[in-house]
Formats: sequence, C-alpha cells, structure tokens
Amino acid sequence: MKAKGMAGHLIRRLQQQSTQVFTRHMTAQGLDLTSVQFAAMDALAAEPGIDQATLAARIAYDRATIGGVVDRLEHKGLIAREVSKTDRRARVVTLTDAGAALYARILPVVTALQTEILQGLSPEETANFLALAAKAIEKDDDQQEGPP
Amino acid sequence: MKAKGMAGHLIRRLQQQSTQVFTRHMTAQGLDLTSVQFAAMDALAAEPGIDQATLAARIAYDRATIGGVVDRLEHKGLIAREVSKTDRRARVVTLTDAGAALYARILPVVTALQTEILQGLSPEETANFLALAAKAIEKDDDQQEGPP
DNA sequence: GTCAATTAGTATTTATACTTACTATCCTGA
DNA sequence: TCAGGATAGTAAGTATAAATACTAATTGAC
Repeated sequence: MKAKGMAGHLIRRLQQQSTQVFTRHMTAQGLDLTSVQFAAMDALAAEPGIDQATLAARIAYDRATIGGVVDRLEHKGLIAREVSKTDRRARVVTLTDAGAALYARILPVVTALQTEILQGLSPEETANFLALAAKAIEKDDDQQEGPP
Repeated sequence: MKAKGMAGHLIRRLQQQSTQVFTRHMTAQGLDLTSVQFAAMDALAAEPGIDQATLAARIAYDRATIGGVVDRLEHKGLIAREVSKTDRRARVVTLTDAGAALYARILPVVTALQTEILQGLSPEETANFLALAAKAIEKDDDQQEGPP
C-alpha cells in the first residue's frame, strides 16, 4: 500500500470523514441536507440574488453540478429561482423564507460539527491544519471575495 | 460565506485539487485511469488475491462502490476476477500482467504528482500537513496494516 | 448595425460514494 | 444436522463531480 501516506489518499479519507460527520448531524436534526446543499445556501445567504454561474464560482463547482444542487434545493422549497431581469439566459437564485430560517437554524450546528471532522487533532493542531489547508488552495481562491 | 474557512469546505476544495492534478497527469501519460482505480491497483499490488470486500476495507470504500471500480478495471484488462476456491460468495482479485506493468510504470508518476496537490506549501509545511492529516484519520485506520 | 465569439443553463455520459434490499453462500449453536 | 444469523456480491436509487455538446441569449469587433 504505497498510496497509504500519499496526499491524495489522505485527502480522500478526510473528505469521507467530513461527509459522514455532516450527514450524521443532519440526520440527528431530522434533516435531509448534504454539505454541498448547505454550502450553496451559505453562499446565497451572503449574496442573495446571484445567478447560478456566480453561485458555482463562489463554492467552486462547475455549472453542470450546481444545476442539480439548485434543482434539489428548489424542490425542497428552500430556494427560489427566477429568470434575471437583465439577462434572460441567467437564473437568479435566492433563499426562500423557509430556506433562510433553516439556514439560521443549522449554521450553529454546522459550525460546531467542524471540530468533529478533525477529532483526532488538538485545537492547536486543528488551527494549524486549517491554516495549511487554506494556504494550499488559496492560489485560485483569493480574488473571489472582497477583503475583510 | 461563513463556510469558507470551515474544515469541510477546505477539505472538499483539496479533494477537488487532488483529483484534478491526478487526472491531468494521467491524461499527459495518455491514460484513462482515476485516482480511485489507482488506489485499488496499489492495494492489489501489495496483497494479490484478496477478495472485493477485503479490497474495499483496505482503501476505505464500501462494497457497492468497489464493485463498479473492479468492473471498470476488469474491462480495461488490468485486473482479473475469479470465484474464490474456499468461499463461493467471494471474488478473488489480482492484477493481470498488463495491470502489474501499468502499475510499475505509473507508480513513480503518481508519487511525483503528490507534491503538486499541495503546491502552495513549502516542503516543511507539506510534511506538517500530511502528518496532521494522517493523525486526523488514524483513529479508524491503524489496525488495517501490520506494523512496519 | 450585424455577425462572430462568448456566456448561461441544460442534457448526457462517466465515475465515484453511500444506502437499502436482495440472493447466494457460509458458519454456528442447539 | 439443520435453522438462524452473518457475510459477499449485486442491484437500484440518490447525490455529487466533471467533461462534452447543445440551445438561447448577450456582447464585442468591425
């Protein structure tokens, strides 16, 4: 098992662990919501009324994938989609009242669950890991949101 | 974008980056092989003749997923599958000669590409990151391979 | 002002990834 | 020994994830 210590393998395992922790907590809340769907809602809470292509860029998905995510969130009544007034190609997406309420409810749950994803690490190690992870991807990520 | 600094989001981005780097290098080699398929071949190179359930456990997949991976590798002629002589439920899997040759050829390529996945990090930071990643998942990973 | 290049969204295809359910087989205990 | 439980693999269903191709609409060059 040469692959065992490789970055690719470790990252895939972390992604598995992350997904499992997220799913477990959502199930505990009686919800059927994936981490990807939460990410989309989070982006829409920050910037209501962006179109699907912008949404995809914000959370680093491609257009095809976001289409399915938006479909499912719309079916659940959490987001609304309408044709843009300035560009008839584009679909403007916003959280519904139900979506905004659900987002407000689960944001603290999702925030709290993050430590569990890296449960093997101490708080210092976790901070270290997150800083390194952010640095490793920041190359194609640093011009997507304004400065703080 | 509250999710931006969360572990789950960062890990997902890393997984994307990892997959993209892997795919790019395989394409450059003129090959159609995914990181998952490589992981399966790597496990089979280390332990020829294990059954699908054991293979799944080695690389942390579930039985259903490994079935499709094995199917595709079999169609490519890289692995062979036969019914176990001791348990007719089990399918014993091994690399074919072509599979072993391909594995030997790409192992150095795959090893070399790992640094590119974390291209934003210095060698020290990379070592640090990998150690933390390994620690974060080691809880359910440490009894799967014998001691060194 | 018109035509070419670009862009937004969808559809299709391929490949993970996991759940539940099903069949075939194996193993264990009374 | 044989009935019940456990296990191996597959199948079906849902959800990412990305590539390619397509339509509709916009923009830019001239």
